[in-house]
Amino acid sequence: MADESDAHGGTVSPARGRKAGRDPADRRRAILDAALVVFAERGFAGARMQDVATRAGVAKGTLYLYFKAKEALFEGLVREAIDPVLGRMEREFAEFTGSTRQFLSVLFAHLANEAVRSPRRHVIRLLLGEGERFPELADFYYREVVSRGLGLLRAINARALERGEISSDAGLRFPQLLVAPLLVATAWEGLFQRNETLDVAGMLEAHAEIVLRGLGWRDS
Amino acid sequence: MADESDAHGGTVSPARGRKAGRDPADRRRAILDAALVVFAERGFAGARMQDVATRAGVAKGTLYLYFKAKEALFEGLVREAIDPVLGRMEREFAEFTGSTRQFLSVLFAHLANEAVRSPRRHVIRLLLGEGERFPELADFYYREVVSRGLGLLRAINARALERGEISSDAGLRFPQLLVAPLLVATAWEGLFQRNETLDVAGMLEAHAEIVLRGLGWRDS
Amino acid sequence: MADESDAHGGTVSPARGRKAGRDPADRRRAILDAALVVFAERGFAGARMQDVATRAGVAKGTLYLYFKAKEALFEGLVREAIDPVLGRMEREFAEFTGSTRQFLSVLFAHLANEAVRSPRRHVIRLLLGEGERFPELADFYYREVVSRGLGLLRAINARALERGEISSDAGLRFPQLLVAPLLVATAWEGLFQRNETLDVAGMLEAHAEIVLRGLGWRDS
Amino acid sequence: MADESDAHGGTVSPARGRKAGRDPADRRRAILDAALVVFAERGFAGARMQDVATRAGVAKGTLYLYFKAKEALFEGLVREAIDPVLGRMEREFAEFTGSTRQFLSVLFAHLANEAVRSPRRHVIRLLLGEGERFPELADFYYREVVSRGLGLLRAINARALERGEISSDAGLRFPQLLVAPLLVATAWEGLFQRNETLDVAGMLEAHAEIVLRGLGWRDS
DNA sequence: TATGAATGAGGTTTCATTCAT
DNA sequence: CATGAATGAAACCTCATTCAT
Repeated sequence: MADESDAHGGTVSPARGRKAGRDPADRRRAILDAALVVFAERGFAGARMQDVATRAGVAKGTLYLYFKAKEALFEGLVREAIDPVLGRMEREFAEFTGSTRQFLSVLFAHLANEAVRSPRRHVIRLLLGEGERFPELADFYYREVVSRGLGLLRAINARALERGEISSDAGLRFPQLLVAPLLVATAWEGLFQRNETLDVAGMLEAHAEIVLRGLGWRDS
Repeated sequence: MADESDAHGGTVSPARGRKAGRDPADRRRAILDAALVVFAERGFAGARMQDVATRAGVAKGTLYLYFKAKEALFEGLVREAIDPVLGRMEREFAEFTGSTRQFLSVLFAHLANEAVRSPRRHVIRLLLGEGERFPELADFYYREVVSRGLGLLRAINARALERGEISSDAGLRFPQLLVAPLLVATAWEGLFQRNETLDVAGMLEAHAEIVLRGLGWRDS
Repeated sequence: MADESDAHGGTVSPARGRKAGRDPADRRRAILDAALVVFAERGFAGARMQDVATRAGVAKGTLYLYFKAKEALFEGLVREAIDPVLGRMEREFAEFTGSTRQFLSVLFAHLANEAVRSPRRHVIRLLLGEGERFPELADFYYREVVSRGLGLLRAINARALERGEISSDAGLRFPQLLVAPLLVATAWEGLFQRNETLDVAGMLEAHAEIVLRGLGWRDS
Repeated sequence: MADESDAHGGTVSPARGRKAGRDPADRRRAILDAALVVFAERGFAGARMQDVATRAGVAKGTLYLYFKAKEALFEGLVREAIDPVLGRMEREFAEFTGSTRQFLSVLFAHLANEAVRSPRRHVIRLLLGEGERFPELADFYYREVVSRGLGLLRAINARALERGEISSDAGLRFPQLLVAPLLVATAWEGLFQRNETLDVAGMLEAHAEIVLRGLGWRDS
């Protein structure tokens, strides 16, 4: 949704994308969207408040009406970037009646969207780069996203074991293994796209295949 | 947090017990080591040359005798951080007579060391965070590390297929899947260690297990 | 030595009794005035932006709102120092009905003012000292001041010849000779004033006398 | 004599010109020659000791064996740049038996050489630009060059008056008028050469003509 | 004596933040 | 509420000077 063109340009162009409606909530949204792009482009220290303002279509001073400081903006960015997708998957999982194989397909498709195509993919890279300086932010992310996500993955594994779909508990012990390729995809897009394109969908399909078989999948 | 100087082990420089040796090569090394830590802590833009100098035990101006500018220092950092480990593994693989399963164990052990314990692990995080702003650096890393690494992984898969150890070519098509957990480990150490420790060795073991089985492993 | 602020006389800015007026144009003027003094005192490289700022009564950063860089400030200084005096003389000459002798008197009086008493006299010294490093600036000055000035001098000589007031065309061929003493006066004020005062007005009078007679003056 | 090519280049080329023989006096000379060029190119503050050293063919530290500091080098430069030409002219004048007209020809020829072609011409420009910051240097120059030169010019005028060659004492009162065109020539060469070439010899000839006639010259 | 690596004060410039309008 | 001109701390980098060799 948010405009992401000219991501590599020098100076920020006079704000295309959403132009900050009069509604305070709109403004806040516009600022956060702009901030995501700008922080992603240049990192925390390298990002300029002026660029955020320009891209959000507001004046520099206005930023400070919504966020006390650059740091607060960065934190707000990460905090409000978490997406309902996780909650949706949790609910979907609770109601899902098909096979684990099927559910994994759906899950990976959603996560791939989130981690590779959505502008929120940058949040991961930002955290990777800046997380050490913002421990509470890392904590927050762990609490709100990571631990919940791993919880969901564990639940999936547990149910699959219970149902006899798989035989290994490796996925229960290391749910990270299920989503590791997503991190690779995110990193690859940002860094090596130009050198070699990566077929993300194909990779995730292959991954699902390997993992299920590797966990002892057997059609019930 | 933990201080990481003397990261490169080896013998202590002969002259002047402490203080980064008088030999120019030693100085260069000391500067790069310091830079790695400082850049890792604060990112490229956030790092201060003064901090690098102080940590390296030299004056600010001295940095510029070894590196023309901050950017050159960052680049030098990444360029000289690549380690002989990859070349060693390539040679070892050529001579290795045991099973693929055994070789993967060795490989993962080495890579885990490199990606999780060596101070060079920060290089990966730095690239993830800053790489987009240093395209030639990303190119360099792709050329010297990524493409070679993936080449090795493909060779491993090819030989395993040839020998009939595995039956799936998924690892040949997406060698990234074999090392994806390493990226997770690196990221986890930097961000979520405090919230939940990750048993990297255990995870890699489980990963090897899953992957081999997932690729159709059969003892020959 | 002598303080030269308020060099431009005129009316005091209406708002805020002192302190360089709040009007952007006033600020610009104050900065340029300050820069003239500071650059004149220490040369381009020796001048400190902080000193310019302090003398202009603004913060260091403010300078950069008006001029992109030190160099731009220096250029602005020279460009905006050219004075309407030349245009005025051109017009006056076109309408002047008296003798060339009379007109030269007027001209020298004006130029002496400009080159010896006005703070803009420093511009000449600055150009002399730094001009070689700022070729476009020298070009600009040649175009806007020198060539026009020489043109006026040639016109004066041509008319005098035409009218039979003088008989030599030396002034037509080398109009520089007419203003050479002004350069001497400017240099003298800056350098040797303390050692020996120079009676500029007297010198110019003597110069006019010599030149006219030297060009074959005859009262018509 | 001293090499003056590449006067406008960026970095100083590895010292052509005289290459600093082993004799200390030679070295000193080489350093001063180099300093003249470098200071002339960039002004006092802008000149780099490293550039002087490189051009003189010595190491940076060596400069400090001959001159205590940059400032001392600059002063030495000006002090030792004064040339025997003035003394020679004084002696020649004392012995000269020809007409004042003839002597002026000789004098102007010599001075033109000194002020336009010799590398020492830069000294004048340097003093103009930096003199205000080095009052003792200006004093020195006044004492050693200016006052002596003006003295000679006055003597010339006095003798011409005495002999009845001229009738005006204007040259006696303002001897500066006799050499003003030399300053113009020096300035012109440095600044406007590219825009319009100046025939220095022709101008000086015209100047002599005008001045003599203007002072009431009559062949005796 | 000559060298040039090392030093660190000091300069230019940027940019987060404030505040009068 | 919104603005953007002004501020000044802080960063990068240069270069005069020193001193061990």
